[in-house]
Amino acid sequence: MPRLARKPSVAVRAAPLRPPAQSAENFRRSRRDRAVETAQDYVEAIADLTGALGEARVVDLARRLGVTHVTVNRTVARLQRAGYVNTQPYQAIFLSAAGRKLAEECKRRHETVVAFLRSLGISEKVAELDAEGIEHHVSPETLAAFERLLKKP
Amino acid sequence: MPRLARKPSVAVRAAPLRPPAQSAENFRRSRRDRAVETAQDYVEAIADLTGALGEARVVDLARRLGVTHVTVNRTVARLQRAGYVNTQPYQAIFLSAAGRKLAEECKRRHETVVAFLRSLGISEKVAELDAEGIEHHVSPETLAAFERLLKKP
DNA sequence: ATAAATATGTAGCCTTAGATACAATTGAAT
DNA sequence: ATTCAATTGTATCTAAGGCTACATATTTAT
Ligand SMILES: [Mn+2]
Ligand SMILES: [Mn+2]
Ligand SMILES: [Mn+2]
Ligand SMILES: [Mn+2]
Repeated sequence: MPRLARKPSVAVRAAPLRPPAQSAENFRRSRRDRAVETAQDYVEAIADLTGALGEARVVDLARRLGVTHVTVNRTVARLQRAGYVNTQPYQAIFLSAAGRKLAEECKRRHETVVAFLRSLGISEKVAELDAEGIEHHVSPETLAAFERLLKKP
Repeated sequence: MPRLARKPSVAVRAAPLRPPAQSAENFRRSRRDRAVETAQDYVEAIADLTGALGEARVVDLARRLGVTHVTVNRTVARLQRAGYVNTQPYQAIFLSAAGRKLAEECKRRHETVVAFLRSLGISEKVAELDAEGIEHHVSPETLAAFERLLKKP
């Protein structure tokens, strides 16, 4: 089958296509968000566990995140290299100042997303479920809109 | 520093912790969503390109998604193994029946998410940006709520 | 004090998903 | 018919993020 010409006649065009550069930028941002998802989920979990239990242990994180302790171990090592946590062998994991700051932001955003979904009538279970993924893709502008609509419904 | 007891007194508890099983389930779903993001973005892009240009070539997908043609190649091979596309060496990529079905769902969801964000006053640019990530984490219940609110504001 | 259970660490495997560098094929221009 | 540019394919690297199996350390129970 012969390759179609790169610039087909208007008759072939069914729908207008956004310039690929813009589209590519959107996908790139989405992928970048995905790359920092892990760090955000971990620092948020570490903050929660530290608040509730006084410290965050590898096993607690593993149970909480639904992964094995091996995965937690490697990820925590990466978070330490990135400067978000401090930990020593066989010790609990504590957030650095940067980690606490990030955790605060994530916790606030997580709660806003959940509250917003709840305000739409979504059940608590599904709101928590969806928020766990959505939270990482909500820009400041969208977050602000959520907060604004929560104040004045 | 000694390890804290696993069951601290209530005095230590600062905030209530959801049972770890529920939390783990949420994170698991979020990770599963992430794993199918790629397939969804690809079939949606293939459908768009096929509609606009008559066929989807590797270079077009690469430009659209903001990755190299190598990445596209490998991913398309995986999509073919998964039964979403049909393609032969040096030929264009076409969706299978399953691929078309998935693309339809994704397109509809993508548009709903964008329209919903727009209805909150989010700018078109940011709405498109956020939707590209959010769309993959919107459950049927939440999608239905978005659609309902779009009809009767 | 010793033994058992729990927690943590390490080695090595897999998949996805990005990249560069180079090879081969194709389509179009000369 | 030949050449050339664009497209597609392949080899190889890197990193994240999941896993099992096994080793070591620590805490708890006897
Ligand atoms: Mn999350
Ligand atoms: Mn969260
Ligand atoms: Mn997307
Ligand atoms: Mn999309």
